[in-house]
Amino acid sequence: MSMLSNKAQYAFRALTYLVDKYNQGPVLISDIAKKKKIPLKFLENILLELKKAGILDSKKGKGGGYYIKEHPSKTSVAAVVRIVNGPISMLPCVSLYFYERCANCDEKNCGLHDVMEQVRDATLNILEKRTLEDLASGRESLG
Amino acid sequence: MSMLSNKAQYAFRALTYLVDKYNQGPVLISDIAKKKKIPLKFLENILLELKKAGILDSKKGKGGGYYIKEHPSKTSVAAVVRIVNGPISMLPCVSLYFYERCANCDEKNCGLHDVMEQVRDATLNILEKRTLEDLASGRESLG
DNA sequence: TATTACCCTACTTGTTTGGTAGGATATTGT
DNA sequence: ACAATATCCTACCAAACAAGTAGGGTAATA
Repeated sequence: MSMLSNKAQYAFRALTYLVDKYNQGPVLISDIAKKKKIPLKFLENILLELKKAGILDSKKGKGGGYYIKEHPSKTSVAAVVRIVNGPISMLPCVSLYFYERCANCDEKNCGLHDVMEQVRDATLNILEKRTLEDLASGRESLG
Repeated sequence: MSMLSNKAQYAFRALTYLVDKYNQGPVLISDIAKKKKIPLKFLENILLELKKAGILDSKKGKGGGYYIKEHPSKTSVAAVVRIVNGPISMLPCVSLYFYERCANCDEKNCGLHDVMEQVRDATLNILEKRTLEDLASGRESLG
């Protein structure tokens, strides 16, 4: 299997909720966990990770919580995937952010490399353009 | 991580070798393992799996070995990925061959679903068209 | 200064991945 | 026939990872 991890799916569910609450002040972790049915402590880890990566910001103490840092249209789906799920490419040797040379393979003359490079480009062409805004419940259309 | 597994990469390396030897009779597992630097017993499992899936065929006894069943242009890269690596889609709820309903998510009104559906289509558009033939060492061009 | 709520480290449990071991079975040359 | 060859099959093992839990530390605020 190589799908998005459970963690990544939780992250997107939480982010969707936060998009819906954008500009309405901090949202409690416990609130998100309850509404989106995500294990509380696990969600804590995920949100913290997204904060460290610069997607979210938080406020401590009473009246605190998490909220999306910039306008939802500023954060791409690709960025989120990379943070909570890792590489987007199907091979290390075609990854832009997680590149690793492949063992026993001449990249200049490797058919698989070429195919996977095309897949990467096609995928990124979508994931880099789509943003958190596209995940919101009330969105109009995806064009 | 959600890249192709080590196993899948081994599979493609082995298949590349078999494409190069197409129509030259059965090839020994030990030959492939040696030339492509793949652990012998592990490779046995992989080739067997590809045989059961109908990609390869084999001959036992002296002069035996593995060989590609149909013409290399008949087997898509997508088919191989599904056999040795599983789903191609990033979410179960957009998978064609490994579909599963997603928990707590209305597919009809889910932004992430729509995005991942597009990614799936873009990916399959490439992986279904590319074949084992494209992996061969001596190929001319990828057009 | 007590309460709230995020922050942080560490741990546990179950599953998957990447192999290995050893023999059973089928084929073929002599 | 029979020995050699080479695939086929079942089971096992260790390390890595995923998913989730525990428990307290720290900062803000009323």
